Amino acid sequence: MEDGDVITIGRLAAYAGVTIKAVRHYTKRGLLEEPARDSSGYRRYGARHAIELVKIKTLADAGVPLARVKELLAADPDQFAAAIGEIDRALKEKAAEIERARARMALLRTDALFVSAEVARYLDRLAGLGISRRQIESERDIWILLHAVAPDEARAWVADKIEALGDPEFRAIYRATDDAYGWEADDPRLPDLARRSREWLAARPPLPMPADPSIAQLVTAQPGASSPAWDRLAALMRG
Amino acid sequence: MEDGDVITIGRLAAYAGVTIKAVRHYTKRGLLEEPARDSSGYRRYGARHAIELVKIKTLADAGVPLARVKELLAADPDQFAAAIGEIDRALKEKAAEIERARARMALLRTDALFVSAEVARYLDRLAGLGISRRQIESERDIWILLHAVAPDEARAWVADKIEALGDPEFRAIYRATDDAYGWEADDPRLPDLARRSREWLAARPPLPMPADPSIAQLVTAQPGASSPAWDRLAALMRG
DNA sequence: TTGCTCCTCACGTCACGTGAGGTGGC
DNA sequence: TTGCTCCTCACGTCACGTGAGGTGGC
Repeated sequence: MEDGDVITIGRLAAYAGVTIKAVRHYTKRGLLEEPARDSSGYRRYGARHAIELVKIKTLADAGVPLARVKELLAADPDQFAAAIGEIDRALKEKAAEIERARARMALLRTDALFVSAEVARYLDRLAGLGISRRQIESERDIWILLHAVAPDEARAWVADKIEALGDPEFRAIYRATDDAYGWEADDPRLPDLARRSREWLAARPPLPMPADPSIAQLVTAQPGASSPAWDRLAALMRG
Repeated sequence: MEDGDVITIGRLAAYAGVTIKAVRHYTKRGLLEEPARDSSGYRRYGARHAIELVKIKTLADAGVPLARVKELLAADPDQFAAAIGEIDRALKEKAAEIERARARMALLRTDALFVSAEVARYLDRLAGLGISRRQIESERDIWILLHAVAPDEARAWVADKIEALGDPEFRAIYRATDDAYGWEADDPRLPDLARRSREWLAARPPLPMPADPSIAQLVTAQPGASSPAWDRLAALMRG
């Protein structure tokens, strides 16, 4: 046992602010020199161990993997200084990530995280027009699926939809269709609504249809949302 | 298979910005609803899965353990809002920890991390008095050990040492003793230095000696630093 | 004697990642 | 046929923590 090797593992750990288990772990991993043992087999550490342990803790707290810490403890001063610079940059990046995480957390109770900025704008427009929550959620779900399966086409389609909302006739048809969800299947207003829809669609250049038929079905089918009046409306529009 | 369950695991993962493995992991852990399978046994997801997955990722990125994420997905809005507040506080604390880690990293190439603020001041005083680097490092190591084995006493002793440095005679003795390290063992100046040291010590109230004899040895022995002249000096002082 | 600190295995945890060996659709 | 995506195990990784079963000094 060397002259200065006097402190027990518990004292050493407390001095550096780490656990005893961590000290033993660092020794096993080769970061901390294997200490001398006293007559009871207890590890006895010296000042050099304390210094190395504080270095290890400082680097580990900075998120440096232990394998890298081991390299750094053996590095020359120039390499060490360069590494410190890199680690500091990484810490700054981590801090920025935390701020981004905070910003995203704040949006968790809105729809903003689940759809693109354009779709969010589009859904806001619908809400402004008095469209029902049910319909807006249905639209949101469709746009999520479209963006997942065909991101590029989805962007074009949502731009087209936003543009369509500029047309008063489209807005009127959209609102009426939303209302129609709860009508009776034999409501006398349905044939007229179907006619107006057909006329509006006929007057517009058709949207480029997607290659994948399952996507086409998505665009037209409004999955998950159906009602007797809507089924009737769909039938009237087909012919 | 439900109407809206159309996207593959790869699309879903890319949409949310996670790996396929993570999606399967969340499903196995019960965070994400078990999806429908298509005729090939492939998982098929819908818009609801995408929304849940983005929630999971947002919470996981915020450092929330998956077990807690699972609870939160099932929580009512009030509990959820309270949890968001807590998580945000935890994130702010993490950001503060990162700043502390950065500050400590910047001190890694000094002695400031290894000793208390008082000892750092004391060592700076010694450097200002022209004491050798060897002696300062020896002092640093002693104070590390003292603080590790007996923090409270160590604080009293370092205060006493700092006070002693106010005495010109102590400073002179200290400097001479530092120089004496490299002298020949039969240097004629040694007996005079021993006499002055003895006289100075005799004129001072003795320091309260520690109960533990191994600590007392530490204080007097300067572990690891020895030279022929110092051995002679020690012998002269003992009598 | 009691309580405290220390010892050595061996296995557990957390959030996935890696890799083997295979299938299904263009 | 080739390349791509998907499938299911089983085991690995990282930095320790937990716990069992024990010893040594006041």
